[in-house]
Amino acid sequence: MTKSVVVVEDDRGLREQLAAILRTAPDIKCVGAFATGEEALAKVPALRPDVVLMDIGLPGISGIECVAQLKKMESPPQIVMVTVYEDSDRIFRALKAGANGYLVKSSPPEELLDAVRDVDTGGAPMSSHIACKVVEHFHGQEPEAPEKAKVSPREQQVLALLASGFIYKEIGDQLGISVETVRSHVKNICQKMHVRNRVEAVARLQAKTSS
Amino acid sequence: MTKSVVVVEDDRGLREQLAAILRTAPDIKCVGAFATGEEALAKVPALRPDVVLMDIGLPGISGIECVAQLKKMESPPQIVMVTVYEDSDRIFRALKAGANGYLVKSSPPEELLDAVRDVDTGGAPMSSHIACKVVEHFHGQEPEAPEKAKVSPREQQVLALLASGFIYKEIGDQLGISVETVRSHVKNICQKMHVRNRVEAVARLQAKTSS
DNA sequence: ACGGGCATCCCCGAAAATGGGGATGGCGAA
DNA sequence: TTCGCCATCCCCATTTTCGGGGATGCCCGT
Repeated sequence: MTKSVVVVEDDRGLREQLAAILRTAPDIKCVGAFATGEEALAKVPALRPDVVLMDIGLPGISGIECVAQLKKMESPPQIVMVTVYEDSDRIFRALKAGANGYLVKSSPPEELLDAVRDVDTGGAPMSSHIACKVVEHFHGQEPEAPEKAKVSPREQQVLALLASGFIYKEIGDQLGISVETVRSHVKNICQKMHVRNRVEAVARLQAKTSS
Repeated sequence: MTKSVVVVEDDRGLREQLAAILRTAPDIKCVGAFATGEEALAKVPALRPDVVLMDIGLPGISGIECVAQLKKMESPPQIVMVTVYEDSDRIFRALKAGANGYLVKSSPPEELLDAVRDVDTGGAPMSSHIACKVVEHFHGQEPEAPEKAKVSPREQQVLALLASGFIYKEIGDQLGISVETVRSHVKNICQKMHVRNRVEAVARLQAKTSS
């Protein structure tokens, strides 16, 4: 049975390249190719594809947000991220949002086709070092660090003040450091905790602290 | 023993007016009058006044933040807010920051002088309906409402999504409402919970939820 | 029928935060 | 001694949020 696939990728060249690769496989049919998340969200529900190849760095609605939305369909498609970004944050966020696979754009055509087939049968295709990062992450999880221990004392101070409703400038004043430093701390905190912003960071901190 | 007082008020007219009132009292000495929080923070520690009359609506560093800072001195002055704002939020925030008294600007001169004397001897001078709001607040506290029950279902949804790291636009998408509505919800949430921003709101929500 | 809470949407301008760089020095482990 | 982590500060441009106004309609209780 042939699998229907949709491509969401803002770069026209790459979008058509992906579609072309898909067309080389007799068991795969590319039923749509969109440049934006908005477009995809509007048309994918009607197309009901088996698989969606999703760029992560879309203009407007991000690929991650788009994944979250698509996964709310009645029978959502399997989604494979296809991207240049290999940083842990984007990977985890995409997976958290419901992505089923994660390929780097440099993947050979055959890997792409295999991924489409694989994901449709319940697999979770990932480029090798993406998979590596994922397992590394879970390694670091179970052993000991409850993800909070990794936040340095100074960073915890910042988090506490954030939870008290202070803005960066005020936190800087209170700690006797510059706003930029507070900013840096927050940036690092968000990276470490794999969260998107200070709000989620505070929410997680509270969740851990109280448990 | 005469009490030394500092005035922090951006409006020149009102500032001098306050200083003039203070000068009419033989037991009170106005040792400084500043227009900004920055100026006050720089010079108050050296002046070591007994009491500070603080405007709440200062340009730059807010009166509330200024209070928080001044209260970190070795032997901090007593601080009386003198302001036109009578909304609960500012009142609670100022008190939370460490303000000892809270007068409305329309207070008669004698009340002002009494407040200075009062606060210096451990009192908590407040204009009548300011005091009223404060007790009202604590009334509503103990009875039942853990301050969270007052948040409507929809608002709790928004809070939950905020805690998950979503931004307004995304929350709007997920709930099928406009960003402006999300904004409204957040504004109302902050009012109800007497918090300054969504971060503190989420922190409080978590604190309540987990307890 | 009026007020109040809820939920929805709108405007403006300003302030704050984010995302992406980068740089420095210190300190401790490999 | 090099590498990584911590902590500090800086820049830019863009996005997001905030702080004030508003407005509407619905529903509920008095």
